[in-house]
This record gives sequence, C-alpha cells and structure tokens, in this order.
Amino acid sequence: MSSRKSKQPTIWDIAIKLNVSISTVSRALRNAGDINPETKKAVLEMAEKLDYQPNAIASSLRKSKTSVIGVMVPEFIHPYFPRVILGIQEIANAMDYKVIVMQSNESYEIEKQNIQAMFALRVDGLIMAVSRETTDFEHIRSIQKKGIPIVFFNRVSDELVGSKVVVDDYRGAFLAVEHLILTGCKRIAHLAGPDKLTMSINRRNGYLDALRTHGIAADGRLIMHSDFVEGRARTYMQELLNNPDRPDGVFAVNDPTAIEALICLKDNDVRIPDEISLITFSNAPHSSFVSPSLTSVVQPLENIGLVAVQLLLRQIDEGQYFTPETVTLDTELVVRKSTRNLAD
Amino acid sequence: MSSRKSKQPTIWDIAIKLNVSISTVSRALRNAGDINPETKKAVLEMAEKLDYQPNAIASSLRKSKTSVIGVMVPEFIHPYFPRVILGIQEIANAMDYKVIVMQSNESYEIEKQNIQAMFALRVDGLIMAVSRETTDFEHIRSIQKKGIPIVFFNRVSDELVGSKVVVDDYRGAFLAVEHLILTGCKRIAHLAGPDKLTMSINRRNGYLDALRTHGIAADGRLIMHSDFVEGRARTYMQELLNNPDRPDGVFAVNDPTAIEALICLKDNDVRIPDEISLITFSNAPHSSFVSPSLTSVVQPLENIGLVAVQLLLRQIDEGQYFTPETVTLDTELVVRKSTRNLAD
DNA sequence: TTGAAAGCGCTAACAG
DNA sequence: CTGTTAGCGCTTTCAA
Repeated sequence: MSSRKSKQPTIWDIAIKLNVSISTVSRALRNAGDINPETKKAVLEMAEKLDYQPNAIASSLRKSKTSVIGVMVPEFIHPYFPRVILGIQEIANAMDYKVIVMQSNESYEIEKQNIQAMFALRVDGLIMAVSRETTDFEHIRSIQKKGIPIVFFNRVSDELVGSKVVVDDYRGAFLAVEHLILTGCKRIAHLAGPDKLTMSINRRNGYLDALRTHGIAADGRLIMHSDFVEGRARTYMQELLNNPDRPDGVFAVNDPTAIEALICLKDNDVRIPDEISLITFSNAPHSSFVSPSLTSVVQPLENIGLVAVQLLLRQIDEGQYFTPETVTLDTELVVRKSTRNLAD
Repeated sequence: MSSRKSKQPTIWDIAIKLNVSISTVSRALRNAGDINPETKKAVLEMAEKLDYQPNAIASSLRKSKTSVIGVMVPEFIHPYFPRVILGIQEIANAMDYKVIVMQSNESYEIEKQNIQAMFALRVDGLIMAVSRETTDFEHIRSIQKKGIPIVFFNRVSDELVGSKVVVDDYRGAFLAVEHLILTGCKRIAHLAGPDKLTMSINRRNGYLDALRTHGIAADGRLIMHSDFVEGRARTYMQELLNNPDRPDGVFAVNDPTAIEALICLKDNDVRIPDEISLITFSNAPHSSFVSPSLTSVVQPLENIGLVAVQLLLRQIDEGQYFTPETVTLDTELVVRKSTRNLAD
C-alpha cells in the first residue's frame, strides 16, 4: 500500500526477516569483527532486497563522528574556488569523507551563520577561506575552541592559529618577471594590487627583485597599484600607453587585471607580444578564451585542496596533539602566446 | 583541564545546572509550548554561558527531518550553476533550511555516489541537474521511490517525473534574432548546438520562426550545428566569413560559441557591429570582459534557484499529495555593444 | 507549567 | 560467532 508511511528500512527490518540480532546485521553491513560468511551473505542479500540504505544520521550520532568535512569559500562564481573544491572532494571522497560546501558570499554575517550551521551539523573538520569582509575572528576561534580542526587557505590571517595552505606569491611573481626579461623585455610595468594586501606586496617584491637580479633599475612610474575596482586596470594601462616611454612588457597581478590590460592593448592596436608582452599571475589553470592566450604563472589549484584535506585529516586523527602547519605551494610558469619566444 | 574529552555541552548539562528536566530545557530552547518565562530566561542564559550549540544530528534523528536540502550540479567551474546555487541558498536559508552542494563532475558514477551520500545524510529534498553522462536514471528513481522530493533544472529528462524548472529557449532565441532584424540585419547566420539536443532544437526553431515572422527566407548554409567541441565554432565562423555572401548578423547558441565567433571576427578585422552584429543566448548574467560587450539573451539565474526551492519546499510539505509542476521561465534581452542601435 | 519515559537508528562493549 | 544492552542528544507524548 502506498499509504505506508514512507519510512526507510533499518537494520531492524533486516534482523527480523533473518531472525538474527541487529548487532549481527550491523556487523555484517560494516564487515566488522568476526562474522560467519554465510550470515554475512544473507544479511547483504536481504539489505539489497529491502533496498536498505544506512542512516548516516543515526550512525553519526552514535559514533560522535560524521565523516563530513565542511568547506566554506567566499564565493564560487569565479573559477578559482571551484577548482580548489574539486581537489578537496577528490581526495576527501577517496578517504571516505563527504564534503559539504557553503559560501559566505563575502559577507561576515553569512560566514558566521554558516560556521554555526556547520557546527550544528557536527562536521569533523573545516577548510575555509575567510570572507573579504571578515575582520573579527571570534566566530572562528569559538568553534576551534570547541575542538573542530580548521585548515585555512587563500585568505589567511595572522590573527588565526591553525594550519594554512598558501602559494608562493613572491616566487611566482619573480618567475613571471624573469620570463619577461629572458624574452627580451627591458622596460617592464607592473599592474599591481592594493598596496596594503600581503599578496600584492609579495608579488610586487617578486617583481622588484627579478628586475634587480637582472640588473634592471626599477621605475616607480611603471608600478600601478590598483584597488581591484572594475575598469581601473584598463585606465592604468592606458596611462602607461600614453606615456611617450611605453613599457615593452607588463606583469599583471591577477587575471581580471590582465584581461583589462589586454583589452586596452588591443583597442590601442598594440601588437602582443611583438610590441608589448603581457604576463599574468593567474588564479585559473588556463586563461581561456582570450586571444592571444596569456602566458601565466599558475597556482596548483587542485593541489591546494589536496594538501588542505591531508592537513585536516591528520589534525582530525591526531586531535589535540597536532601542531598547525603552514604549507607554501609553488607556482608554475605556463608559457602561451602573449610573451615572446626565448629564442628571439 | 584540557584533558576533558572535547565533548560539547548538551541540554542535559543545562538541565543539571538549573535543576530542571531536559524536556523543559528542550522546550525553552525551541520556545515550544507552555513554559514559564522565567524558566525560559534562565535556560537561555545558561545555554549562552555554557556556549551551548544544538546538535542538529540528534535533532534530525529524533524528528526524522534534517532541514537540509541537497543540491547536485554537474560542475561549478562555469558561472552558470554557482549563480543558480546562490539563488537557492538565499531563499532556502530564509526558510531555515541548510543547503549542501555536491557536484557530479559530469560523471554518472559520481552522480550515483553522491545521490547515495545525500540520501544517507537524509536530506529533506534534492535539487539537481543531471550530469551530461547520465542516460540511466535508476539511481534517481530509486530515491524518489523512497520518498525524497526532487526538483530538476537545466538538464531535465522526459524520462523522469518530478518538478522541473526550465527556461524558454524558443522564445529567447526568437527575441535574439528579432533584435538582429530590427537593428537592420538581413542575412543572419546561426551558430547552433548539436542537432539532437532539445535545447539546440528549441533555439534553432526560435531562430527560424523569427526569420519567418519577419519575412526573411531561411538559408540552410547559414546554420552551423556545432558539437560544442572547443574550436569548432571558430572554424564555422571562419567558413561563414570565407563565403562571398557573408552574413551581417550572427546568433550564437551559447556563450562559448559566441566568444569563439568573436575572436574569429576580430582576427579577420571584421568590425562589430558595423559589419557583422553578434548576439548570444547566454548562461551568465553578463558576458563580461570581452570587447565589444555582447548583446545577449540572458536567463534569470537566481530566479531559477528561487523557483526550484519553492517547488521543492511545497513538495516537502505536501508530501505524496503534491503533483509535479514544470515551470518555464522567461529570458530577457540585454542590449550591449555587439549589435547596432535600433535607431540606425 | 513541568517531568518521566520512550524512542529515532545505529554502534560498541560485554557476555555468552 | 552472536545476542543483550546501554546509550549518542534530542523531541514528544502522557501524566502529574
């Protein structure tokens, strides 16, 4: 009858049919401990027949462990976080953990709520990038205090203790600029980020040191600190072009900046890379569908996720004996069409 | 002592301290039924003091209801699904539901696993877009049979019963092509999708009917059915350009196609929109960072999520008495720079 | 208005 | 190898 309350079959149903105890069923299902192969087979068959599906809620309650790890990101409109999440899911699933994803929408309030929700759901651990808006970290410390392990990535704060996964901004920038130099650029501009942001500073330092290393004098007028507002980079690029002393290479702090620069260059009929080379510090693994394709320093996105999960699982296992670690991942230079050949 | 097992405070802890029963505490916490305001106040204060956080797992088990809705999408690398999820989260949170997101990575196997996992977690309902790879729907029917309400969107199948949220592809295409006609295009090409896909067919029909309505004869040579392989659309666009009888307007079936067409046009030094207008049926709300910006028919992304959640919640409430509904949402024409002015 | 008690479905001693 | 039993933390009758 369809009037049957839509209750799911439980181990109890299986036990009754087979005339065994629920513990036997439980053992068979989890292939735990000693159990008669025959009994086990019977249980498995009956489970199949009744279309039994374990109730993770009940199991979690009993075990005080959910095997779920929470991931909170500020947004997943841009390709960066989704890629990292991919890496997280892959390894987490392999380790028999489920992943649940929430996003703070760059809002402190939502982040706070989500943290609460994740805790209510009793996730075994959390991987997160704090929202741009967040300056007060009490909500995070609060659940750390309750014993929930957290691994931070991308947006990390010195005010927080915990494992962190970051990329080597300095070195990535260094490599990028060095590549410009090695392909013949003499006058290299930097479309930089906000000059307070650690990330921007590190990348700028990489830029400066690459110049220095190769005996090129830095020129302050070639460094433009953008505030990441849309359209800003384009304006700066135009400024650089208006200057009689145009650069012959541009290092953009990130993809959006690079794209704006690219559009600007094209609108000015500047040939890339013949007249000006363009290189970017990229979030995404491929700066797709722009022409020419952009030579980039790329972050090992899936790897960030992988490392984060490993760190987290170790912390879950080791509990209070775990000491937080910061892992700095290297970037990779991917040469495409927006810079010249080394041979030139 | 930090040796204290990191167990969380429970209603029992509160009850003990206050010398009341756990049922009283429970009632106070959920402001249920009759309860002395004083008692309630005391409970709330003690909860605060102990930093009590409810255990949703226990509550779910008892109530056989998790207040969690699952969302499964094929991917969230492209902006489409994330936007829809945003809409889902917004309304779901407002209704006191949590949202957990999983992605199938366009894989049938992963989709199947995730469905299992979601069921194990006993989500109250599911909103999903089936993976591209999925042709067998048993795993989906299986949990529908178990009473889990599901709402489908974007990728829907006639083989599945259940509520569906889709956009009006036919009408959107019609509007797009009509816009080209009204802005003076006489010879309009269509970079179409695979000719088996319902979506492609609907959009092509919209294209054809718009031409017909405005007394323009369709020309089969102007319709190029792509298989969505990268680079294909570009080849087709080039073919159209090589033809002595070039089109003066192009309707692209989706964003990637449009972008490839755009690049091709630029590489051929075709002026847009002066020589050729370009319009796209877009997934994203703004076809950002290309130049010129693309006039598009856009889908109401957040709205798709909103409608899906509403449908789902109704089904959760009404249970077996609910009759599946298919909601068709309208598209909107957003005029940007890749088409000419109406005044022309 | 409050308390006692019975579970939700499962796991994990412990005993046989 | 299997069964009995006691909960995990919470909600919800039912009775007081």
